[in-house]
Amino acid sequence: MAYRRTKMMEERLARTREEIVTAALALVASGGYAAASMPAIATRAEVSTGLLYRYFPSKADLFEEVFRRASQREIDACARRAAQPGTARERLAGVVETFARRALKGPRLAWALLAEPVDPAIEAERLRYRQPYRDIFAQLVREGIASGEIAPQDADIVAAAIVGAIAEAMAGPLTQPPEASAADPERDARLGAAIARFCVQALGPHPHSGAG
Amino acid sequence: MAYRRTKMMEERLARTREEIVTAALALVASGGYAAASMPAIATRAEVSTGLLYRYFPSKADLFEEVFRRASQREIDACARRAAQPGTARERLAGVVETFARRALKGPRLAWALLAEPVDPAIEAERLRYRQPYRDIFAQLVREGIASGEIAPQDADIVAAAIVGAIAEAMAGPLTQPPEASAADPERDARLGAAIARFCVQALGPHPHSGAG
DNA sequence: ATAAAAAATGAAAGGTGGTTCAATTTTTAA
DNA sequence: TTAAAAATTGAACCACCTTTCATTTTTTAT
Repeated sequence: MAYRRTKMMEERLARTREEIVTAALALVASGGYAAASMPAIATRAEVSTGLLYRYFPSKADLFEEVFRRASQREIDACARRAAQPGTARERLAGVVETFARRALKGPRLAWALLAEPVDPAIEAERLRYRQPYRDIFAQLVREGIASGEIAPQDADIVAAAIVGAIAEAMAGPLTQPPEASAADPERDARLGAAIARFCVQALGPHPHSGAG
Repeated sequence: MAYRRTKMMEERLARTREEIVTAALALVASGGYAAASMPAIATRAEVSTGLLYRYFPSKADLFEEVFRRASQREIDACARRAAQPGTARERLAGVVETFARRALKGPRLAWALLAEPVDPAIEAERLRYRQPYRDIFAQLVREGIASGEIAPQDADIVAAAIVGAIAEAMAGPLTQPPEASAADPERDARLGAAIARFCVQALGPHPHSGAG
């Protein structure tokens, strides 16, 4: 016997794996999926193409991790906002604005995560990562219903609709060149506020108030 | 000189072109994009693969027509509904329900048109064909604002959000097997109504009524 | 040093599917 | 009937990408 895993080697493996994921993420963030072919990822990570497959069984598996990595911070931020004090409506509006604000700060990546055309195999992965957002919104809606500030309704349908509304309303602005944001610093805030208002109003009036 | 276009030949060409588009549409409607490769389309249309390129410069061009064809009936139906009498809110709700009802009747095709993962090049075409829906909704919102029944707001953002909300809320149900619809005949109507309510409420309360 | 085991390489294989084109068939006018 | 022009064929081409694998390099224990 002449080889056994040492702590040093374990760390090296972990580092290489990390570099692969980081390289893929960087490529997606700067040039979208088109720029993130396996050879390109390997080059950027300074490893051989073949090595990628020692760390990930397939490209889809690699991207599963890339998505998780990229999404986790965003989802965490949204979940944190959702957990702050306030009415369900206030918190929901806060989550929408949080999401929008952050997405507009890293538009290329946000576009890649939300809507950029990708391979069908990878699209499936991406769709899966919208679910956490749906969950956050569905939970808020349920809380609002339970507390009586939102009329009873199907929380899952509403949550899906909210996610779709955000994604589609932001898809346009996200693809615009960064100058658009610089030229009009108010634009991002206005867009976020408009979407937030849309989503909150969509929940309907407070059950105890009179109007519809 | 020994050949000139005759009326008969013109008609034959038109018929072949028509058969190609029809074949592509049928394949998408039954098996989605995966089933609609150029060779498969040619086989179904009973022509050679090469001939497709005498009628369409590229697959994207062919699909541009396929989309237009598939969307036109739907868009027309929505536009007709939008033109019916009633308040802007009533008509908007009517359009949403019209759209939802029709989509759920041909779920495979609707899914392909709305959300199915496709080649990036073709996705661009598909995105373009959401614009008419946005236009219909934006117009309704503007009319509502003009007539004073909807508070002033950015009609384009709202229209985009509405389209996104519909697409995402329906994406799930559209992919379910047809049995789901048969088992619960009310389901489609309920879903359509829920989405319609969501969208109308999202416009906010009537400016003259008191509540928010 | 040496040898076993694992890690890493990178060129080549394998797939897919859109696209092309030389050859063939069909159509029309003379 | 013949010949020019257009339509049609379908196999080959090509580009691109993921994935594999025989070979090389590195690492570890003796």
